[in-house]
Amino acid sequence: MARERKFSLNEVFQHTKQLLLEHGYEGFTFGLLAERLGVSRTAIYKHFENKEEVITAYMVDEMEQVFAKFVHIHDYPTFDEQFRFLLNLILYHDDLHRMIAIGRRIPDTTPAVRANKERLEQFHERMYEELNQLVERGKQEGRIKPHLPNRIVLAYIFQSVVVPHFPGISLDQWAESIKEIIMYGVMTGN
Amino acid sequence: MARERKFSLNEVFQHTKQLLLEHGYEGFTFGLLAERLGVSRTAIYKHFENKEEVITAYMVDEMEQVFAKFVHIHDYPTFDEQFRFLLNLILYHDDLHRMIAIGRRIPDTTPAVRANKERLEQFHERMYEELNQLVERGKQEGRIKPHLPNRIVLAYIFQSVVVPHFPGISLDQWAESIKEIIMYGVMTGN
DNA sequence: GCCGAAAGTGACACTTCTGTCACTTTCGAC
DNA sequence: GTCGAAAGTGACAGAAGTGTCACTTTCGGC
Repeated sequence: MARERKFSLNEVFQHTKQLLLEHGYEGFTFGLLAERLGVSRTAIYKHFENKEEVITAYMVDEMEQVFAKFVHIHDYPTFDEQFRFLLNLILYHDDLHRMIAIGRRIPDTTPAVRANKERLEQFHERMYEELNQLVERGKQEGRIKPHLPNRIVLAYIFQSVVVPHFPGISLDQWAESIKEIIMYGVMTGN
Repeated sequence: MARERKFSLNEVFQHTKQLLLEHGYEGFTFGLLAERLGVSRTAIYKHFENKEEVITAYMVDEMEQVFAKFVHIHDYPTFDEQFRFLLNLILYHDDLHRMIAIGRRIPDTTPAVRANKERLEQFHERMYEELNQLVERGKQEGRIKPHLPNRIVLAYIFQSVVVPHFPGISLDQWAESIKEIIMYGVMTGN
């Protein structure tokens, strides 16, 4: 090969995620990323043409990881177990939805960006298809209210991950509370 | 007085909101705002020192409007009516939470910015206090599950506004579905 | 040893945003 | 009518981000 790289793809993704959360899409710059990686700004151009390429590549990577975990939903036999597994997965990846929102705004600046965005779109569709089937199954088994539109149920579940956690409330208690609210709401049963 | 202004404060706020939603905090510039207002960029400097001042001023304005509506919660006698009123108010202001998230990142560049941020903080606290009392009352009247932490219930309700609406589902149906999920969850009662 | 490929660098030109300044325009008060 | 205050403008200089280029560094293969 050649000279050893001073930074790995994984490091790029890790800092990209951090910078996106801190500065947002418009505030993300090669200068900032280079600083975090401890290399010169131009070094990054050896591997990516522009920031859209970095960001979409990171997103594909993140999506792949989530999807790799997600397919284990089929290890669970019952609807209730699958539903619980899904909620845990989503609550664990509490940054995913923010990334999806950011991803929607990225313009197609290079063919690589376009390709990454298409892969993201495919992941998204497959995920949605699976989830839709889960909700459908829940309705058929009489576990989910049949009059709620699937899209709203799914969008609602995904949105729930954004509920912030506060000091004084443990992560476990937080996750349990969110799950209970999604499943049974905030009101008492009577 | 003097010469008539080419743009009103309200126009500034309206375009600021629009630009923030389109480009985010970091993508918001005086050049963009001036273009929308149909004036030169420097004209804006006559009224605001920098973009932080414009943005926080807009946020205070928006918050005042929401708060003015919010206090009508006391026009409703029962907990259930108040709760419903609150949900309607929040669902109607579906951009508020995004603005709050953006607001957290604004640095204190001038005294005016600092003052605006403090006013926002005060609104926020008063609002939280009121809402906390509502949840507390709901618990005492046996309407809200007592074991859910108030903070989580409130954060959850606020977060719900972000659930996107889709074509094919009417706004009314969307709002009704969200309300039902918050109150009673997605699962059937048994 | 030396050669080529890959990795990394600083310098440059370009663009965009920022904030200031001297200037002009417009209006009401007198 | 003219004067002053407020509103608006274009020109400028500085800061920050972008992308390119010629160059150097480092490694494995021969």
